[in-house]
Amino acid sequence: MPDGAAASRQHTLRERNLRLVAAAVFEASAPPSRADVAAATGLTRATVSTLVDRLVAGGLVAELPPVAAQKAGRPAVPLVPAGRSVVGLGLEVNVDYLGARALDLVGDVVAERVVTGSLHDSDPREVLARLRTLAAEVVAEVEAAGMRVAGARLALPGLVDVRGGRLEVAPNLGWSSVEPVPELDLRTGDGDPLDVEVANEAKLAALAELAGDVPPSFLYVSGDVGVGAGIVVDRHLFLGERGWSGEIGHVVVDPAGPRCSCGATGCLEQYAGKEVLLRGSGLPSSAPVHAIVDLLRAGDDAALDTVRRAGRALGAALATFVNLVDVSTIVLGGAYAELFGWVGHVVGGVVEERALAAPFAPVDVRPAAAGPHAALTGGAREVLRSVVADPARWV
Amino acid sequence: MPDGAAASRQHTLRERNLRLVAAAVFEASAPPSRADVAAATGLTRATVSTLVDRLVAGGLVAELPPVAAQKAGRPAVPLVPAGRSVVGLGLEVNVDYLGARALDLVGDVVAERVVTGSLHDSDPREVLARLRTLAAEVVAEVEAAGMRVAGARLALPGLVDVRGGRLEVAPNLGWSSVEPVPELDLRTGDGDPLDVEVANEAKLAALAELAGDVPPSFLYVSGDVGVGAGIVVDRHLFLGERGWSGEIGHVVVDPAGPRCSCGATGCLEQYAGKEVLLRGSGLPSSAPVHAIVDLLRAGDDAALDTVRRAGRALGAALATFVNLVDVSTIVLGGAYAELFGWVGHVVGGVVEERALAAPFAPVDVRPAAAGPHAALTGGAREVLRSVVADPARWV
DNA sequence: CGCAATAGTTCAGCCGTACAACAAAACTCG
DNA sequence: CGAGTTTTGTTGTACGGCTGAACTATTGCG
Repeated sequence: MPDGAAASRQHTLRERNLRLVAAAVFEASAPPSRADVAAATGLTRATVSTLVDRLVAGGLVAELPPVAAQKAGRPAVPLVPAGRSVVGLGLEVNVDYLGARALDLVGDVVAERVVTGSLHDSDPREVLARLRTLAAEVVAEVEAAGMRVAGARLALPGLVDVRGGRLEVAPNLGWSSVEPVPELDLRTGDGDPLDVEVANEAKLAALAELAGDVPPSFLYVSGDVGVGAGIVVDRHLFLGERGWSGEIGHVVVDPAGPRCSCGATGCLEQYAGKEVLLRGSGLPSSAPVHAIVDLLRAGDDAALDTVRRAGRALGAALATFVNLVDVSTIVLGGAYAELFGWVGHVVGGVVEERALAAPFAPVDVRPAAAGPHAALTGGAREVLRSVVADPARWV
Repeated sequence: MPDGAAASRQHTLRERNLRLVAAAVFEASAPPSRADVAAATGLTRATVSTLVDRLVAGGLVAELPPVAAQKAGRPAVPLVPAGRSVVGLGLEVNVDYLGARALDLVGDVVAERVVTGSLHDSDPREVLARLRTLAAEVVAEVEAAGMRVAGARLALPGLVDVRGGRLEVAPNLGWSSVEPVPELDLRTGDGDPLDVEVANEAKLAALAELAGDVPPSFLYVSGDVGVGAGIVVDRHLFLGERGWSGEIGHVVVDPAGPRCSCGATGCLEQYAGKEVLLRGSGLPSSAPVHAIVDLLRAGDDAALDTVRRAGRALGAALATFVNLVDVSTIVLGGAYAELFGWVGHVVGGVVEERALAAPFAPVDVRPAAAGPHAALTGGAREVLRSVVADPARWV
């Protein structure tokens, strides 16, 4: 509770209730009226009115034209999240692309730039300069349309210290000890510096799932070149002390297994990493995941064996994960989402067998629902979540 | 944020500031004056005064006689947690003992009953009835001395669903599907039901460490018949969805290892469980841990081998744990605390080798500081923490 | 067309904190 | 040793924010 650490004054009351009202509007299943919000929050209609007016003036909430319900009484004014007003910016540097995506409070993509191309062993300076150009274009486009950019989140495939915003190491990019925020130096049209935070790619991708129909707590596994995971608890990321939670790629599946680049033997990555999947299926390591799917559809034995082996290893590692953090939903993302038809039941079976809690509460294993470049969406959503969580800063 | 989910009124302000003031008094390194509290919290001296008066009236805070500092000005009245006023009750049923311990806000043990004896394959009804007697004696003793019992926490060595307060299974007790709270039916002297919550033994023992000099986030491993762990983040337990986090005992260390009672092979418990340690050292499984220490001191080869093997397995499992939840401190409790001189460096070495983050932030492995029956202390402390976290309920 | 019902607004009242002035009890220094 | 200084804790007034009740606005219904 970092929240309770400050003295509460009258002003604090207002901030908290503003947050409460914003949450009521944003999380409602149908557009609520001021009266509905009052009922939902326990505040009086008088108070809700003044708070809603503030949110409307600040561009976070919009009023729809009053529509007469089928019952007696003055027609209600439905309240909805305001689109095209405030946007969050998701940024990402990954092994084979680079991108920026702006989302508004409705969840619509308002502007986007994605450039593909291998960034294996690339120069951080040069790549971040390219990303800055992309991001600046998106910011300019958004501001030209009269919207405000609330902040940005940068997703990177490596160990990111969230407190210092420092990338310690990203083996697949060949980067180490990079401080991307000053390098990017993003600014709004007015020249004000834009708030940018850095996080691991898998963790931001996990947040993208919250847009869909997913329980409040789950484990997200992103199968890419590396294997990373994000732990979501009550719709919030569980980052650990420095943001290095979820490093599942080097969980030892079998000490007698193949040697890994990390020095140990039998790491999960040596069974379920993208390169291993491709090579095991007889494909070049630069091939897309879809190539494996084609082989699987054709009944290719090597591909089927490799994927099954990966599924068993992944299941074993996830069972350990479930035993240690107790979650009942696992979302398979990245390459595993595409391969879900072949790995899903294998993973589910192993987890069911090995998770101690399984007899009392079965573990649900499902494919990711978010579209491509999920970390871009997750990053942008995270910015917007912080806006809704503290509306007082934006009105 | 379960806290922000309710409407904030004037009354809420007072509750929050009361909590803030209580925290300032309880967490200060030296007894603070009202003026110190004002400076620390950002509230005015006027407000702090009325809040402190309330805490004093409620028996949570006490005033020491004003002592003249070495500097000019009216001497300050030092504020301290009030002893012998409100107590928390820790309860525990474990494999070889049964106990109840009452702690006051100063941290003193005010009353205690511990009965030893094997509870292997015992009858829950009968054992809980015995615990009720013990607890009732402690409550009576405490109330006779004019103190109030704020609540109780019951520690059990098994899978406890914290939401329903239901013990799903405790293999070493031979218990399953037990609802201990109605069975205990604890009451105050006035006949009011006492608030009792149930939790896993290792998790409450972890909380006992908070009394000492330990960082806000750490992993606690309790080596007993089973091997359990508690995850503490920012001085709070991370329980997982149902309270089943930290089940490290069945992390697979080596798929080619010995078969475990859970059905899998090579579980940590088969390397580092108390029975395995005893048998490996050539002792009967009913022997105390101290017997192993005697053998180790004497340089017994079988014992040294067994303990080293256990240390390596424990280190491997903990490295996985650290990779998944990112903590930089590991506290070894239970049997491992006694054996720390022999396992500590082995565990530390393996963790350092396998934890991905170790090069950037070394992992500190240390023995537990809390005394015997740590779960009793941890449970009682947890009750008191809830009192300080919501003082409005107790004034 | 009048009445009931519901949404949203206005205004006095209350509560808790801030601010400033004040009282209490020490130290200091001529 | 006593007046000025300094710090603590208290008292009283002002102000902001929520509540509750009364009020207006707008619809459906008989």
